[in-house]
Amino acid sequence: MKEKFYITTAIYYANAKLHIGHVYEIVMADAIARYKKMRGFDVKFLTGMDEHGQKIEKTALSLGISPQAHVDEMAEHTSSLFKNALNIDYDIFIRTTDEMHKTAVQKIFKALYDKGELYKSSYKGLYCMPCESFYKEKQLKNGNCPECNRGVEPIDEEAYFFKMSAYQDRLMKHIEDNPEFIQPESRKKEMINNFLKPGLEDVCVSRTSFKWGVPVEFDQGHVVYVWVDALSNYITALGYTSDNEADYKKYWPADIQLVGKDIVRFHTIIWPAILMALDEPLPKQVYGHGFLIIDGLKMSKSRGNVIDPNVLVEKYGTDAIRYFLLREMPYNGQDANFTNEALIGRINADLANDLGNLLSRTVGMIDKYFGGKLPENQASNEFDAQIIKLAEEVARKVEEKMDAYHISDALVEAWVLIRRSNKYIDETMPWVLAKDTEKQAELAGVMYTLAEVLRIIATLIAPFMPNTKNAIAEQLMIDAKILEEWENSKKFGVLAKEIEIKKGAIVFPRIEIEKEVKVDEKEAKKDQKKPKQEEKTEDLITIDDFAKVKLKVGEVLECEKVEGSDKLLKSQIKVGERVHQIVSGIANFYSPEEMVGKKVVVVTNLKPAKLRGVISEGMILAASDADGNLNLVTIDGSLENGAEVR
RNA sequence: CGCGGAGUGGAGCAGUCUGGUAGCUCGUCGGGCUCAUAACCCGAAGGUCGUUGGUUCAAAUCCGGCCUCCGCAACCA
Repeated sequence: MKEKFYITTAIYYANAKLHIGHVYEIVMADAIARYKKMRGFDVKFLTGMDEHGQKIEKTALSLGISPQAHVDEMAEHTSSLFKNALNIDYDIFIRTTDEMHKTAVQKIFKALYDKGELYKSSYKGLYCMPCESFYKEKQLKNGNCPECNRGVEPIDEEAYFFKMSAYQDRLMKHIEDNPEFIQPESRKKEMINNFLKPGLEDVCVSRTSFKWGVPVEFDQGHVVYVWVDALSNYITALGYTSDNEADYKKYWPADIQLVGKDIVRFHTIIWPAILMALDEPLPKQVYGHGFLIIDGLKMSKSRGNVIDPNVLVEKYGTDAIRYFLLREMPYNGQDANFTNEALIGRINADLANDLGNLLSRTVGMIDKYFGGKLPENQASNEFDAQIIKLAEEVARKVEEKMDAYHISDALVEAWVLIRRSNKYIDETMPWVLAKDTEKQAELAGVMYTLAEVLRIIATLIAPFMPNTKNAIAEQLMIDAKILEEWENSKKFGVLAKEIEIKKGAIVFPRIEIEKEVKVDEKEAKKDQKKPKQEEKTEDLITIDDFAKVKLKVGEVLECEKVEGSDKLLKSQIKVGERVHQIVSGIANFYSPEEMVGKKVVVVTNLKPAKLRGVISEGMILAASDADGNLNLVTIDGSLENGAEVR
């Protein structure tokens, strides 16, 4: 019987569309899944979407549609991106709004409750409305809020808690006994030092403040919170607690669960604790990968530096993008950089010059010298032994790296063979042999070796670039199935001697970097024009809307850094008769000293909020650009503080 | 002193666990070749491995101090 292999990605939050940084994980999972399938494993590959929560409820509301309609749209967009643009061959696409999942989550919640793992409690605390914060009795100052010194009111919000603290020792032991459980190493250290050692706290697993989620069956008004809802997708997708648990019994525990480094904690502490509570086995490994960053900055909507994977795929092709992501991201969990230059560099150097050109020149020569078909009469040459030996070594190394999930290293190994093959052509000089009628057998032998090596290469890169594997199969007129047998990559001489070829299109055309940059600039200009038009038509507000925001001139009396924060400054700003305390994230641009005496524009009727435990009663206006530079808005004249800005 | 990571030729990285002549890709320069996508192949220049002290016959590698950068946490009103 085939050995099973279960791999999962984190499920994607259905709040916004995915950017290129998000898709690394699914591409990596796909490469591993395809590799394991080629190795003969019975593979199950799960991905999907997390569709519950307050944020989604809110977003849908602001779009004027139902939460279900919103998540339906996102699920459609995401699954299409995976299937069409990225060629992801997943087995299951779970959605947390699936009936099967919801039913299972209710059963899991109930089971935890029946086992005594949950208890109903409350945020017993004293709540300060303006600060939106809970405090304990002893934190209060003179019976008032320690931050703003205003009155607090007792709050008793009901919620279920999971006794995670009880699993501290078992978790620690499991992590120590299973060094592979958390990977890479640095993440493991982080978890132990930051969370396990200081001690685990019980986590809240139900909410009453929003409705968009799985209802708790036995307690009206409660909705299952993300920990139990989202995390359990990995087992509900296999039918856990359903009428048919065959897949669950077969595939669980997962062999590897891929997650972003930001959610390693949930997957290596909360999730295992829940599984322990359910008496179910733990996943064999959780791997936390790094992010794709742009010019050293994390990709985010607010920075406006997100890149749509659809656009890249349209421009450069699926396999080029897959290759870039897999090649650039290191195993040790560090971030990788995305720049257009790096992407084009990879495409030109590795894909066009090395791989594409190798195929093109080989096929070209078979066509030119033999009319597209090699004769059976072939002779070997002195260089054959070397390259055949190397091919065997490379296949073994790629396998070794893939078994350890070192994807980028596996690609590096494969390219050793590709480069060596180009050198082989220079060594054997087929164009010289072609001129000598006596050397036709030797020439045919060189061509056969090249075709065979290309066949091996196609197999080695098949998990990463399935389309390219097919393109090679087509041009060398090989049954693609032969290229899907991993074992064939370790053999030389699989193809029959009389190889016939069919010249095809160039697989990876070179990209002229200067032209490309010009095109990008043109598009950037177009993009600049567009938003302005949109502002005129769509984003108009009435004068009444504007009047709601009270803007006034304020003078900075005092200013100091907020303790323990890098970016925050706390300013006392005189606006007319009142002094507002305002916290702003401008410490990287202004020193407290230079702030004092500045006249700034302040939003005075903003709801107070607490930043880093410090109350902020308003907002200082500032302008910032895409590079992260920031300038305060000041007054061009001598108006007194308190003057209204209109 | 919250936790973690990084600092290696112009750029991006490997090597550090298991000390022993510093390696890869891109770029630059020179040469070769012409089957090929101005691609391919060969060669060269370029690094006192952040800094400082220690251990050692020997340190990029082990140990201590310091500096810089990044991420997490917190937070960006």
